[in-house]
This record gives sequence, C-alpha cells and structure tokens, in this order.
Amino acid sequence: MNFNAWQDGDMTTTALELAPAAPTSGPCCAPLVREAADPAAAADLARSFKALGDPTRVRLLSIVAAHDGGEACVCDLTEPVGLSQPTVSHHLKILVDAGLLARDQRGKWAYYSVVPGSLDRLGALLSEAAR
Amino acid sequence: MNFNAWQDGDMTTTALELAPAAPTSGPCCAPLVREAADPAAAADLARSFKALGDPTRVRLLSIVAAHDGGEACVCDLTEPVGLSQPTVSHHLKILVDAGLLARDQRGKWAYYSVVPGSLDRLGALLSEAAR
DNA sequence: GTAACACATCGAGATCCTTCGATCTGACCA
DNA sequence: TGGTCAGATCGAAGGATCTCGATGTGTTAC
Repeated sequence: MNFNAWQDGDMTTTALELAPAAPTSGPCCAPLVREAADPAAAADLARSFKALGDPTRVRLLSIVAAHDGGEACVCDLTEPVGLSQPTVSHHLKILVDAGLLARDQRGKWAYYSVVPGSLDRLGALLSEAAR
Repeated sequence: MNFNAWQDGDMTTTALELAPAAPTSGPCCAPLVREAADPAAAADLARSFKALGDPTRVRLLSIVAAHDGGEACVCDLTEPVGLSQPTVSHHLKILVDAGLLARDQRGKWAYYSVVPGSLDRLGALLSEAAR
C-alpha cells in the first residue's frame, strides 16, 4: 500500500469552464432537483469516509497492510503512531466497524488485517461517481 | 454521479484466510516496521476523506454533480438538504478547501461545481492502495 | 493458583465539528 | 442613494471525537 503518492501529485483546483447557458439574473432556483444520492446512501458512504478521515487511522491502515503477512497486532502499532494502547485500540475498532479492517483473535493477541476489496470498492465508487 | 450503488452491494466483512506463518507465542513485536504512509501524507489524505466524512457533504457533492450544467448555487442546495443557508455555505467551503468543489462568483450568485478529476484521483489512490 | 501479558472497555478532559440566528459584504435595480 | 437579494462570516450552543490513565477480561506460563 502506497499512500505517499498523494503528496506528489498536482491536485490543481483549476477554474472550470462553466456552462454558458447559466443565467446571471432572474430566478436562479430551479424547481426540480435531481437527487443523485438519497440520504441513506449518503450516510452509509460518509460513515466509510469518516473512518478514513483521521491521519492516525490512515497510518494504521497503511502499516497493517505493509506489515509481514498483511496483518499486525496492537503491540506492532502503538509505537509507530506514537499513541497509547487504548487509543490505538479505539482507532482499530473504528476501522473494523467501517469494514476496512478485520480482527482475528489468536491466543492473547489480536491480529488486524485489511479486508480484501474494501478499499477497492470505495475507490471504484469514487472513480465512477463523477460520471 | 451515482452514490446509491453503495447501498446495494455485498460489502461482506468475511474472515480472512490468515497467514499460517504467524506465531502464536513468543515475542510478537517485530523490531522493523515498514512505514508505508508517512505522517504528512497520511494527514493530507485524511483531510480529503474527512471532507467526505459527513452525509450532508456527500449529498451536496452529489446534488451539485447531478444539477443542470454540473453546477449549482447555494439557493439550489439549502432546500434539498434541509439545512440553513449558513450551514450549507459552511459545508461548501469545506468541500472547496478539500479541492473537491470549485466556486465561481457570477453576479450575486456563487456557482459550485465538482473539480474534474478530484474524485477520480482519490478513487484511484484507494484502488491502488491495497497493492 | 498465581503471575504476567495482550488487549478491550471505562470514565474524564480537551478539542473539534455541526448547526443556528444574527450580522456583514457585494451586486443589482429603481 | 436607498432597497433588495445572494451569500459569507461571526459568535454560541450542543454534541461528537480524540486522547489518556485506570481498570476489566481472557490467555499463557510457571
């Protein structure tokens, strides 16, 4: 997993070529509004993105994916992110609840791994959303 | 833009076939940790996802994209999401700051539109992250 | 049985986020 | 010049989130 490419890109927020048909006066509020994402679908989506909306959780996900065997226990994660064990445990629970990480208890250790396809699914949804 | 497909899927959080080499006893904390995403890159990524981590903002993005000409003004958005004008303005600012929406002032109206490629870029990053 | 260990859960404090009414800024019109 | 409209900005209230130390739970080792 390579999240570092995010930094190197040219995320230019260029001005858009706006549709010429847009009026500059008169009533601007068209009565019909195409509701592309209903509230329930939006809430589901937002829940997944919210889990990725914390730098610590992005790092945890990344470290787990890059770890030997694609899995890591809590004690592997506290030191790299520089947070306490309860805090790391809290973030891992959020990632599990979002369906991004899976938890497997083996003996006294809890092993976390990335759920296959979960990131792909989110990514595909974003890539296709703009069409 | 169709965000509704998110609801229909089978986002199964199946148990993973875990690597058999993982030890069930002995020291579990390997000294070397491959840091896949450095803190700065993780923070940048999290900032983008955090903008998408609110159901209202997902709906706003979706409504803007589905609107005539791919753009909409604030007065087109307050009624569909059922929130006050200052609140909608606040959410739009967050989406603009995240590079997902562009703002263009024409006369006394402010038109918002999805920044081309911004969602694709995030989506591609997620799709490739798991590799 | 008892001790040690890995991890989850439980408050609590600090901070951030969402939302609103009120107000301010510009643009347009008479 | 004054009025109206679209939208941004400004506090403030309420709730959610992040983080921690303390503690509980289950497993392993002696």
